[in-house]
Amino acid sequence: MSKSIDAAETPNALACCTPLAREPMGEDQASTVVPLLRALADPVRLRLMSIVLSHEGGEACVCDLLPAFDLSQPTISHHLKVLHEAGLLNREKRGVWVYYQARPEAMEAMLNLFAAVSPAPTGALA
Amino acid sequence: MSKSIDAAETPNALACCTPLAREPMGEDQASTVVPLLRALADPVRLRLMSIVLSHEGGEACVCDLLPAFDLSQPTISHHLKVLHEAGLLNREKRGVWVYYQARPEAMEAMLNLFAAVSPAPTGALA
DNA sequence: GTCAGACATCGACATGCGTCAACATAGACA
DNA sequence: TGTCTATGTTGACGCATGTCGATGTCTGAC
Repeated sequence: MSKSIDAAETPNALACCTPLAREPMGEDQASTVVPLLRALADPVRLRLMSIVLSHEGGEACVCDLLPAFDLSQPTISHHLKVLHEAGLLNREKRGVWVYYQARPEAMEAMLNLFAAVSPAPTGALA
Repeated sequence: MSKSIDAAETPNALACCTPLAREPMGEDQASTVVPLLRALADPVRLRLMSIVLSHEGGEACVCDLLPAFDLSQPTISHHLKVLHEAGLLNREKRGVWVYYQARPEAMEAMLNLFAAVSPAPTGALA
């Protein structure tokens, strides 16, 4: 079954992400990274990501997520859609339930973005 | 007098940031991290951060930043203010010029946020 | 004192975003 | 078939945000 509902249609958006400090970022790369940051720059969505990531098996269904918020189900569904379309969450339908899991590539992209270029920034070696 | 213009008034906002995947994030921590992400979730501001970080000496004055954008000076000034108030940039006035530099604590906080709980998955990219 | 340059602030406008109620869809089960 | 449950979609509302022109503030030079 498994509708597949593959990733999101943004596989390339994650193959990017050189560290911010390496060189001045161009408009093109900025416009590929910003959607990820925009999706995360909301308290509800950030907590959704955190719940999914720390949930048993690294995945959670909507029924697991709803109780954590004082928001309507359509609102949560909307936020999940935003995260999915940004490429941060995978979606898998099993029977009546829909399970979401974080995409490791996306987390890694974020990690790369904020990685320091030189291990010892104390430097001034410039 | 060196205006000092210390950091930003958000020192505590950076002492946070346990990894997303460690445990479900509460509203309180989300509301301290989200301002950082919101500030970065804009192509202009992300590029500003990148330019400052990769600039000689890790700092840049507004006159260095303006030419990189097709935007008015007040707009750039506005974005710099957002980054400064979020605690991502320090501001220092020297004579007529104002120099901005990234706050290492903020970058570290972001790095911590996306750090994996279990080490490893370097592979899997793409 | 006066002027010019660098940067910040203000006010206004257009657009985007979070939220909800209402409705739609899809599978499970009798 | 019909009904119930779980979830996604649509349309609308109000608020936040990015942008600009005009103006203000500070500093240094004449």
